[in-house]
Amino acid sequence: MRNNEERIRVAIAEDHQILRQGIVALLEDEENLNLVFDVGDGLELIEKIKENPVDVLILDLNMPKMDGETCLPIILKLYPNLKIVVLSAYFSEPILNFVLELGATCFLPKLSDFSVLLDAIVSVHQKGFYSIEESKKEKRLNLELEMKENFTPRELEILKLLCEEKTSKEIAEALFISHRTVEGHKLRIMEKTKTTNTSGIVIFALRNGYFR
Amino acid sequence: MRNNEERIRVAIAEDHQILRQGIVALLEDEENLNLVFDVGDGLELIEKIKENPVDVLILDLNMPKMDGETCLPIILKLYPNLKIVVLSAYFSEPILNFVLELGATCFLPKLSDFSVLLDAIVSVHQKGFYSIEESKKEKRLNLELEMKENFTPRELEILKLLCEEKTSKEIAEALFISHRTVEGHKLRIMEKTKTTNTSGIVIFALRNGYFR
DNA sequence: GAGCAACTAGGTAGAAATACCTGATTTTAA
DNA sequence: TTAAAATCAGGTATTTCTACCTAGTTGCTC
Repeated sequence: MRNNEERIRVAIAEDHQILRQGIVALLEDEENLNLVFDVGDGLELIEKIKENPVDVLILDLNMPKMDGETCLPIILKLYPNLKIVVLSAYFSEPILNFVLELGATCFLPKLSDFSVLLDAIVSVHQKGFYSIEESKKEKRLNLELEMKENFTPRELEILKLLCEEKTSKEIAEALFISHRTVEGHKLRIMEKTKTTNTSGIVIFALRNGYFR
Repeated sequence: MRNNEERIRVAIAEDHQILRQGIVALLEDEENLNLVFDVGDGLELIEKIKENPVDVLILDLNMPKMDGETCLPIILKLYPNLKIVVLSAYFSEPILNFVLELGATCFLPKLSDFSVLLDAIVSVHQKGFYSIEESKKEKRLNLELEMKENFTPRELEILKLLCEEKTSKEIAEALFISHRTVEGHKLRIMEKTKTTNTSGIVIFALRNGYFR
């Protein structure tokens, strides 16, 4: 067992119990890593991280109470040098870019191989990044998460609001645009997802793990 | 610790290391379960199960060397009384039917809550079956939630078709009733689920595991 | 057989969504 | 600096959905 000072301090925020437990169990076997804590939601994460500084944070995007997207900027403001590996059930180019803009160091699909996660942790800590090319390869390998829809950022916003039971009018008001524009976006989303109505869009989004 | 004879003997075949490790770690904490072995592919599964009889097998559909679909019939022929809980990243009605035809006892999405998996293991062992609808009923009783959907059989039929992107008219034609009747059922469902439109109904159904 | 829940279905309105268009401005990428 | 993509939004017509009514039939139970 190495000295704790030399080991990479890692924390996990992931609400899915089985995955979190799996990551915990596997990381505990890595002797160059020091697993500091694991939590199941964003609020708990913010509390814990204040008392337990870490080098690398594994962060799930979709969590209860406070999601990853929300707490990522908060935490990064407190600890600008923290490296964050974001996990998401859904993996796409637009989300990748969005997450990196938020300040994440790396973005991986939830069902990545453990070896990839391990590489990512070590790489973001030592080099400050994890090769996007590599994660792209991983994406291609992971047929389960392969997708071709390629939503634009605006479409993703609309998609999210549709999954919150919002009507076009309500979405228009929330985004300060015309309801006709929202309808236009919806039509394009329907084309991309090969669906024919709002329910179809919602079904697609939920089945593909967008906004659980 | 209970007597081993009384505990449900469980085995896991799942190639995704993190998930497998997570399930292993969580099942080991359950004192009425006896985790006999865990493997990462179908060939290993067949070897191990010959020497280590179990009551319930948790089986991933997509595995290297030999996938779940292939080894399920083989194993079931050797052990006709074995209960098999199939996991899959994909969850849909056709796959469900396919898997049940193969002889599986239960079919769950990979990213189910651990509590659901646990319920499934106990239920298939004791009662020989498990359905997500049932788990919801039991949860409702246990947690005393204010959820009182209590759908009628007809409402469940409509709910299912709504989750297949069908319009009221299409549902009416499928069930040989008036589209006005379908609309009436939809209104009742919206009341019960406290939703305000079709998307809301679908979101409710999918989030609560009705028809994934 | 009275009461009840479930299923059926019609009337009328208005709201919302969908299917076609069109074209503008802005952003991004080649 | 073009070309392409994304975003915005209006027109018009049709379909679908939602809301709030009423009300008949069946089947079950007390």
